[in-house]
Amino acid sequence: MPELPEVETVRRGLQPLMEGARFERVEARRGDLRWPLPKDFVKRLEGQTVTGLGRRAKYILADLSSGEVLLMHLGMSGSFRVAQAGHEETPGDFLHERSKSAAHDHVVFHMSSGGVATFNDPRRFGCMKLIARGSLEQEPLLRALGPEPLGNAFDAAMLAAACTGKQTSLKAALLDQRVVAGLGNIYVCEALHRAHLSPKRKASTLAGRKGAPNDRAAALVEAIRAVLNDAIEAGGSSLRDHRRTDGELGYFQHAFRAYDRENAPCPTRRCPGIIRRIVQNGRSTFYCPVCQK
DNA sequence: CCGCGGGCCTGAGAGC
DNA sequence: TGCTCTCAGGCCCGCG
Repeated sequence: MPELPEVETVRRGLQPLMEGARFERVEARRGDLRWPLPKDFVKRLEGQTVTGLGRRAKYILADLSSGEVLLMHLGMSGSFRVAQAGHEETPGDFLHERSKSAAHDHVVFHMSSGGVATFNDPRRFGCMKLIARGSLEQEPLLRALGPEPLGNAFDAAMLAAACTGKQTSLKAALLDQRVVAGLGNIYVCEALHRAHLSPKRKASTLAGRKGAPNDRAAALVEAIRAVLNDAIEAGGSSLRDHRRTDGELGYFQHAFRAYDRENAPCPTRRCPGIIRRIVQNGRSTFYCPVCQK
């Protein structure tokens, strides 16, 4: 599922019940996620207070009073479902849908706030890890990540520098989390469409001589920021069965301009193009061959 | 070092 | 209805 906007939406959904609250009881029903949960996972969490809930790229990071950090990744199909204190989950479609997937409820956090957060992940590409805060800098999963696209450090100069000399396509470069951290297949397609840049263009063409950024780099940075901000505001995208923690659907999928729109007319003003689907590095790319150069 | 393809899993949907 | 095939929002790893 989840790229930066979806992960940020999940983080915001978890915040009210987790931040400042204690893990009263933790259920590790299935430990064989992307990597096995540590054997003492439950013991190291129970009794700890969450002092802050943050995000880096597509990782959610919970700071614990023990000095450890709980790192969580949703993989392709992971999601959290939240139940508030004293409230049964609302009956109806969501409950029905949930009953189908209860077999994939792998980890359950019972918080002192009274809230319960349930991690569901059919494909089990997600992961959870406990890391000492002092060694967070050395954590292999985080160490090589590039800049946060919504942070101040990310600008045209930085993007151009990261792409200098890259022989690969712009599409592949933007999917590379070392170049910029948090984009996935959807938002790369959407950002390139907004910037009117072809996904097949060489990444190195974002920089002029000496690696100086050109107008394409500037346009791409603006497009990335805009699409991520728009998507966060819409609560992320809901494809297939993914939902927000409150069971509501994000609705940014209705605003896609290129992704999953093969053969539809290009939405760029006065562009006569038709959205095409191609495969790059084994993944679908959607783009307009007319206005994306 | 770089870029690419395989593999990890399950489920939904299309086509027969 | 049921089978088979393809595809899916991610990312580590090994290969050349």
